[in-house]
Amino acid sequence: MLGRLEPIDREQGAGRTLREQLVIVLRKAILEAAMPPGERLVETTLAEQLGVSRGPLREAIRQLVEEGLVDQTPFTGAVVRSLSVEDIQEIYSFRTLLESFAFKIVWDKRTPEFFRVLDSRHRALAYAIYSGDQQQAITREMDLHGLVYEFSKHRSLIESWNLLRGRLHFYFTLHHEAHHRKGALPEAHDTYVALAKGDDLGAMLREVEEHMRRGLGTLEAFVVERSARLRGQDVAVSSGVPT
Amino acid sequence: MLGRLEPIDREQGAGRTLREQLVIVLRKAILEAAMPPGERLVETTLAEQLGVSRGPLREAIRQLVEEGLVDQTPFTGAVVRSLSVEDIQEIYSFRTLLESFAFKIVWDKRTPEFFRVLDSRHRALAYAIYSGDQQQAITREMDLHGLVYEFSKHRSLIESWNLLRGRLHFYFTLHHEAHHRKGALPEAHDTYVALAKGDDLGAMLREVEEHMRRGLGTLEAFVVERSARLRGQDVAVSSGVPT
DNA sequence: TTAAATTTGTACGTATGTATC
DNA sequence: CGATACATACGTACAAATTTA
Repeated sequence: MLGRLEPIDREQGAGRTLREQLVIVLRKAILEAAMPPGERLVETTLAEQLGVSRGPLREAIRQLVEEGLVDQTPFTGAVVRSLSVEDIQEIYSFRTLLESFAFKIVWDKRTPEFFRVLDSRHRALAYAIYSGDQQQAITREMDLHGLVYEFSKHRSLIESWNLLRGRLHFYFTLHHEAHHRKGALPEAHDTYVALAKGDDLGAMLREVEEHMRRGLGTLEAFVVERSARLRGQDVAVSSGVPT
Repeated sequence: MLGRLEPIDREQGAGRTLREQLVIVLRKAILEAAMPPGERLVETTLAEQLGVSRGPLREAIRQLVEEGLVDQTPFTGAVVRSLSVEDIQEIYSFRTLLESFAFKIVWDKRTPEFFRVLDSRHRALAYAIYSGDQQQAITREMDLHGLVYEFSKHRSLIESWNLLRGRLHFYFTLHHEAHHRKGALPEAHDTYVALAKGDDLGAMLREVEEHMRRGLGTLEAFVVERSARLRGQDVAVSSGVPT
């Protein structure tokens, strides 16, 4: 399962430190489920596979722990984080809070640039969905929602969003992968974008709530079903001792 | 200015990794202004002073960067972060948002345990203020406000609070240090605690807003005054080129 | 351009804690 | 409970890359 990780191309990482390149590669592998939840990140083997020394790799793993994508226990190791329904609910309730806050901050400061980029990202998302590239579509959706955070210029808010963003991407990927179908409907964000360009902040905030409620419902059902499935496997494999 | 940092006592760090101990020591040094804003964290020097190797130290510094206490630029170095009015405003607006959210989550789930710990931390804060230990008082105040986050059991919320908490402590310290006087009034949290124990969520939320508004006002005035003072020094020391 | 200072990365050895038999 | 295997955690020394003066 780890075989898919190719050695780092040092020429390409222009300007970036090796740690940064490693974070990007590993994050991608986790978010796109090349390294599924539960998989261990063994420093020595990973370092060899990626063609790097353990120092920068350790620092990259630490960063993924901070981002909530990896669980780590001292002296035992690091594993890709597992899923839970509580996580999903948390993430969505928090995301609703943050995105509403961001819109309130940005609303009266929206510039022509804001509208331009909004349309641009909306089109990019539509195109990604149309062309069937799941990972691209997820990234584009995150980019679209990320716009309001970026324009808020609010450092703490942006940091918190970046944390959520990674975990969201993570869940989206697993969900799409499980269903082997085009994820979002092409028109799912039409209302969102239309209201973001409009003049009714209240309507926008209600749309954010509604948008999140829909997203939560879909993911929740998936995670419940998925963990039931995995529990079944566990029992089959384990010694039969009830947990 | 760095001379105050003493070598790590490895016996005392029972159970913790060296990286964790380093984070604690460095964070304390920054929060208590033993290492003031602008001071460089030179890896080799620091490692020698603390009696550790560069590996764990580098990882500790990275974590402080994540916490927003240190600024880092690749290949140039890390410095203790500087102050800005925008930061203060951001932090307080965000803190109001988060703490209100936390109270909404917790409100109907408040247990006798919650009330017990609330009183206990309130008393601890009062005692710290009474005994005149500034750092202790700041820590206790953070602990008191932290309670509602802890009881929310909301992982993302707690993480975001922890980020804010460090930065707040940072500003409080500089403020207190500058004024050489007992920081908070002993009774400043009486209303907060009373309402947190009461039955009126609306009143609690209004108190949170009001509490934050007061805190913001005080700190804002201080930072404005302080940066004006430092700018004066800069000009006196620099070559006279206007910035 | 060179040179100095510092960060970043590599390599290898040792110690320590965890897990498993 | 003890012994052992394993991976992490930490130390040291040196080389390479980058910024700054």
